[in-house]
Amino acid sequence: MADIARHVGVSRPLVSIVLRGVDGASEETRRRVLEAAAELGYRPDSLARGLRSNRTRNLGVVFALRRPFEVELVEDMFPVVEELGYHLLLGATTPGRGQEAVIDELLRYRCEGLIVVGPELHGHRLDPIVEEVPVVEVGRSVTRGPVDVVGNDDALGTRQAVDHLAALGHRRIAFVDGGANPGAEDRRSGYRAAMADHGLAREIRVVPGGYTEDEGAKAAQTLLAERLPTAVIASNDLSAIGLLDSMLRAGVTVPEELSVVGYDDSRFARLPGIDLTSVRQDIPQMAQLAVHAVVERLDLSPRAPKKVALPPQLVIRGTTSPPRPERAPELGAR
Amino acid sequence: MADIARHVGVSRPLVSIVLRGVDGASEETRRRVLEAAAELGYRPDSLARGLRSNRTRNLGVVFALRRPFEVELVEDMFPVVEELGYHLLLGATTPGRGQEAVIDELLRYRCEGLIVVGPELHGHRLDPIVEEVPVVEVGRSVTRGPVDVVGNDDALGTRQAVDHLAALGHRRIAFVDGGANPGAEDRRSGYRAAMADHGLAREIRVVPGGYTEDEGAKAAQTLLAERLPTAVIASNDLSAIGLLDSMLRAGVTVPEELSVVGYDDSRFARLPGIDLTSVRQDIPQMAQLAVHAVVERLDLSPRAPKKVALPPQLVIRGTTSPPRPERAPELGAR
DNA sequence: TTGTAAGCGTTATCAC
DNA sequence: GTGATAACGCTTACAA
Repeated sequence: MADIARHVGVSRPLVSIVLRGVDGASEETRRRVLEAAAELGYRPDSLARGLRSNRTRNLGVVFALRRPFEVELVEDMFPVVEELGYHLLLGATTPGRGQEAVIDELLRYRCEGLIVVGPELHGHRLDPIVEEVPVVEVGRSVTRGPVDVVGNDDALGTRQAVDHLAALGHRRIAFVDGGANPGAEDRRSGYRAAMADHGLAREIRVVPGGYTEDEGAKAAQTLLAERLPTAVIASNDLSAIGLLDSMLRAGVTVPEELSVVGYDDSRFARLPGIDLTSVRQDIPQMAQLAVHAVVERLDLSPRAPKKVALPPQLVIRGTTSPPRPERAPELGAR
Repeated sequence: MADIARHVGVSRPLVSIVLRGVDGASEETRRRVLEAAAELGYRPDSLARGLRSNRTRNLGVVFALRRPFEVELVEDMFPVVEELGYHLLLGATTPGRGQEAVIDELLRYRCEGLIVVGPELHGHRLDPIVEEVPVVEVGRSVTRGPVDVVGNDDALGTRQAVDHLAALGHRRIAFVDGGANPGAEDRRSGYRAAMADHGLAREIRVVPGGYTEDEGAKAAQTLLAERLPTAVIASNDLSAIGLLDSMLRAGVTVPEELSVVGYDDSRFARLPGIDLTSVRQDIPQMAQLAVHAVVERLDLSPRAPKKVALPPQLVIRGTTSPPRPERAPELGAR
C-alpha cells in the first residue's frame, strides 16, 4: 500500500480510503490509485486489516469434514455469508481435532461469530465462548444459555415416518437407534411418541445401532434373530443402508417383507439401486437461518435467544410399501 | 499479553518468549507467566503474530466442498500438516466461488504455501501465484512451470481395469468418458492404450459421459441403443452407478450380461447393494506427499519441481465376472 | 535473564 | 479532499 502511495504521490491513508471504497477522495485520485493498485498487483492484507480495524467480518463455522450432511450445510452458507458482507472461516473437525481445538483456532483468527454444527460440547464448556462471541448451534434441540439454535425437528421426522408406515398398514415398526449421535435422541423419542399415538405402544421396539453402515448391519442381525417386524425406521441413511444390505443377503425382500425408512435424504438415499424412503431436512434453509442468527447478533442489538426447529419432510421412495397380509391367527391377537 | 506482563510484573517481550516456548526465560518467570496466562484466559492473536513475524505457518488448501474425494484428501492432510508445525487453512470452492477467488482469499491471509486439489486454472492464470508462494497441484498429470504435482496415475488405473476384464475373457469393453473433468483425459488414454496392447484396438468404444449419475445413465442409453458390450469401464464411480441403474432397469443383469468397473473406490462403490469393482487411489499417501512437497519448498532450499503419479489399485468386487459364452458364430468373426 | 525500542500493514483520528 | 500521526497485538533486535 505504501508502494501505491509513493507511486501515485499521495499519502497512505488516502490510498486506504480509495481501496476501501469509502468516500473522502476525489474522482481523479480514486482513478489513479486504483490504476496503480492494479498495476502493482496489490492484494489487501487481511491480517493487518483485521488487527487494526478490530473488525475482521469473519464468521467461523465448526463442522465435521466426514459428515456429508454438515459439509452440504456449510456449502449452502457461503452465498448467505457473502451477501451479508462477511467471510466464512472453515473450522473442520477431524478424528484428531475436536470441536474445542477448532473453536480455539477460529477465535485466534478473531472470528466475530461462531456457527457450531452438530455441537458436541457440554453446555458448560461452551459457556466461556458464548461470552466472547455470538454462537449459533445447528442441529441441537435443547441448550442452555444465550445461544441461538437452528435445528431440524427430528422428533417430527421420525413421527412422519411412523405416520407413513402406519397409514400403509404397518403395526410392528422397529427403530434402529442412533446412540449418542447428533439428533439421535429426538429421533428416538419422536418414534416412541408417534407409536404411542397410533395405539402401537406395545409394538415399540428400539434396537441398538448407530450412524454407520456397520451398526445398521448389526441391528439387522439383532432383528433377524427374533421375529422380524414388517417395517424398520433407521436413525440415519447409512445405517439404513447397512441394514438393507444385511436383510437382502438374508433373503428378506424389501419392501415386500420389510419396509425400510432412512433419515437425512442424503445422496446415498437418492442413489438409484438404493432408492430409500427417507426424511429430508431443509439444509439450505438451516444454513440461511444459522447465518442470519449470528449476523443479527453482530449487527443488531442483543435480543432473546432464538430456537428454531424446521419441519422435515418425508421423501417416499421404493423401500416402503404396505405389509404383506399377516397370517390369519394374527387377526385375533391383540 | 500486556495484561499478563503487568500482572506478573515483567516486560511484554519476556511474556512473548515464555508463551512461544523458546528459551531465554528463567523457570520461575516461566511458571508465573503461564499461570497468569491461564488465569486471565489468554488466547494468542494469530493476526498480530502473523503480521509481525512475517511467518504465519499457514498452508492453504483449495478444494471443492462437493467432491467427496477431495474432502477426504483434505481430511488426511490435517495430521501431516500439524506434525510439521503448520496450520491448514481451508479454501473451499463452491458453485459460486471459483479457484481464483479462493486462492486470492487464502493469500490475503498470508498463506505461505498452496495446495490446489483438482486444479482447474489454465497454466498462465496460475503463473503469477506460483511466483509468490510454493504451489503443489494434486490430481493433474501434466503442468508447466516450477510446480510440484502429486497425482494418481489415472492411465494406469484404467489399464488395470482393462487388464482385469481381458483376463476374465472380455473383448468388447466400452468406456464411458469423463469429458473435461479432472483426470478424465488420462483415464481415457489409458483405456485406449491398454485395449490396443491387448489386441483389442478394434473393440475400442468411447461413449460420451461425465462424472455424474445422470451422465452415466445417459451413456447407458447410448450403449443400449446399439449392440451391448460385455463390459463397461466408467470414468468414475458416480457415472458407473448411474449406468448400473439404467442397465438393471433395462433388464440387463450385472455382472452376468455386463461387467461394470468404476473409478475412485468412493464410499458409494463400497456400499453394500452397489458393490462396485473400482479403481482406488491412495488418498492418504497423496495427502502426505502433497503436504511434504510444499513444506519442503518452504523449509528447504529450492529444488527442481517434483512430479509424482501414484499407482492406483483395482479393487475387485461384485460387478465384474467372466462374460457369458458368446454365440457360436462369434468364434469365426474377426 | 531481562528490558527497551522499533516495526509488521493497515485503519482511526484529527488536523490542515 | 488530503495528510500527518498514532495505534492494533505481537515479535525482533539489541542493549543492559
